[in-house]
Amino acid sequence: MTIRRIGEFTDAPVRRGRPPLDRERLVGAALEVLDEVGLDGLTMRCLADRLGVKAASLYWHVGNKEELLGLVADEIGAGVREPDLSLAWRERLEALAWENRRVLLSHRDAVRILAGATPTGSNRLRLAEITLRALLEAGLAHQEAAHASLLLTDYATGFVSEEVMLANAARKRGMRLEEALAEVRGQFESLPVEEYPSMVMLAGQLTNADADERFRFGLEVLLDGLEKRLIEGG
Amino acid sequence: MTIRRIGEFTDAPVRRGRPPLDRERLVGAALEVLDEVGLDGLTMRCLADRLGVKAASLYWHVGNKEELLGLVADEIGAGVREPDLSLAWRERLEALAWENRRVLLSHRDAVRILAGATPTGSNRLRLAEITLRALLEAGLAHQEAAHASLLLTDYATGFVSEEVMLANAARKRGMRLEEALAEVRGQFESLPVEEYPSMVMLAGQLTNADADERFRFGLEVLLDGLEKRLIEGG
DNA sequence: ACCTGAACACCGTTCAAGT
DNA sequence: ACCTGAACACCGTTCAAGT
Repeated sequence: MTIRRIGEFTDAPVRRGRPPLDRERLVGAALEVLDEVGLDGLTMRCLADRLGVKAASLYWHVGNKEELLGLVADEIGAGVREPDLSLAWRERLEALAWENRRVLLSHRDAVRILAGATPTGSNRLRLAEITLRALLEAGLAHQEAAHASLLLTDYATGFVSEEVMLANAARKRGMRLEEALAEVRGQFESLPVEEYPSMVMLAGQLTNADADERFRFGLEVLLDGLEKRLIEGG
Repeated sequence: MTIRRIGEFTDAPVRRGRPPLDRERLVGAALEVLDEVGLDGLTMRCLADRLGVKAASLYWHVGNKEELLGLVADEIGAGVREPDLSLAWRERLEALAWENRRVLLSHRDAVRILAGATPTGSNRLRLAEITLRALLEAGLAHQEAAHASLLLTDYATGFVSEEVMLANAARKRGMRLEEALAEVRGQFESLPVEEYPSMVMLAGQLTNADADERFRFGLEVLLDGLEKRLIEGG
C-alpha cells in the first residue's frame, strides 16, 4: 500500500504545501520580477520560475502575456490615491498629476506598461471621472474639459517616460544618473558655439537633475493655460 | 576552364548585379518593413529577407538591432522641416510642434522608435537648438527655457503616442478607427451614471475623432501658459 | 482543477568559413 | 570586403498527458 499526501488525487490538492496559483499571486510575482529585471527581463519562463512552476502553467490562469501585463497595469494604476474633494479644482488636478507621476515611478518600467495598455481597468475610469469633474467644476466647456483631461494624463505619462529614459540608459551602462547627466552636459558644452549657441549656453539647465522642479514647472504652465481659457470663456 | 562573372573573387564583387549593402539601404529597407508590419514585426531576419541577404550579414553593417533602430530614429527625425526664422517665436514653436507630430505619424510606430532612442543624432540637437532659441527670444529665463523645450517636445511625443494607441488596437482587431471610437463611446455611455456622471456626459467629446483639433488645443494651452510666465517675468 | 513535458515556430547574435 | 551556414541561447504559446 502506497502512502498518499493529504489532498493528492483530489480536486483541490495542496502541492508541496503551497496553495494553487491565482491571478493575484501571479500579478504580485510579476511586479517583483519587474522591479528586479525590468520589462524586457519579465518573461513567462522567468515568472514561472519565481513561482516554482513551469511556464506552461501560467496559461491556465491567464490567456496570454498581454493579458497579464494588462492586469499588472491595473494593479499599478490602483495605487493612485484620490485627492481630497474639499480641495479647489486646481489643487485637486495638481494632486492627481503628482500622484500619477509617483505611481508611474513606483515600479521599474511602469510607464512602458501603463502607456502600452489600453486603459480598460476600472481604476483608470475612476481617475478619468474625477479629473473630468474637476475640469467641469472649474468651468471649462465640455469639449475643452475632455481634451484637457487627456492633456493632463498625457503630461504625467510623457514626463515620466522621458524622466526614466536617461536613468535606464545610465543603468545599462553601469552608471549613476548623475554621472550620465554630467556626461550629457559635457557633450552639450563642447558643441560648436556658432551652430549651437543656445545648447552651449543652457547646457547646465538642460541637464538639471531636479526632476521634481521640472515637473512642477510643466504642470503650472498647463494649469495656467487652462485657467486662461476659463476667464476668457466665462 | 570555368567561367567567372565580373567581380567574382575580387575585393569589390557585384553580387547578382546588386551593389553591396550599406547603412543607407539598410535603413531604407527597415522603414519599408516598419510601415508594412510595424515595430514588432521588424525582425533582423525579415529585414534581411527583404534585402535578399541572410540575417547574419546585417551584422557586418551594424553592430546590433538597437544601433539600427537608432539610425532609423535619426532618419525619421531628419524629416522635421525647420520653421521660417522670420516667424514670431510663438508661431515658430507652433510650426515645430506640428512638424514633430507630422513626422511622428509619417511612419508606423515611429513614436515608439523615437521615444525609445536616446536623442543622440545631430538632427535632434538642431531641433533642440532652434526650440531653445525661440524660447530665449520670447524672453524666458534660462532655466524656464530649458524646461519648456523639453515640455514642448514631450507634448508632441506624448500626444502622438496616445493618438496612435487606439488606432493600433483597432487595427489588431481588424477594425477601423471610427468603429473603435464608436465602441469606446458606447462603453462610456453605458457606465453607471451615479458613479461616472462626467464620463457619461462627455462620452461624445472624449471619443471625438478630430485629433488635429485636440492637438491644437493642447498646444495653445501650453503656449498660453508659457506666455503668462513671460509677461509676469519681464 | 491545476500542472508538466515536449514540442512548435520563432527571436537576436556569434563565428568560422566561404568567395 | 562582404556574405553564408550553422549553431547558441533564448522567446511566447499549445496541447496531450499526468495527478
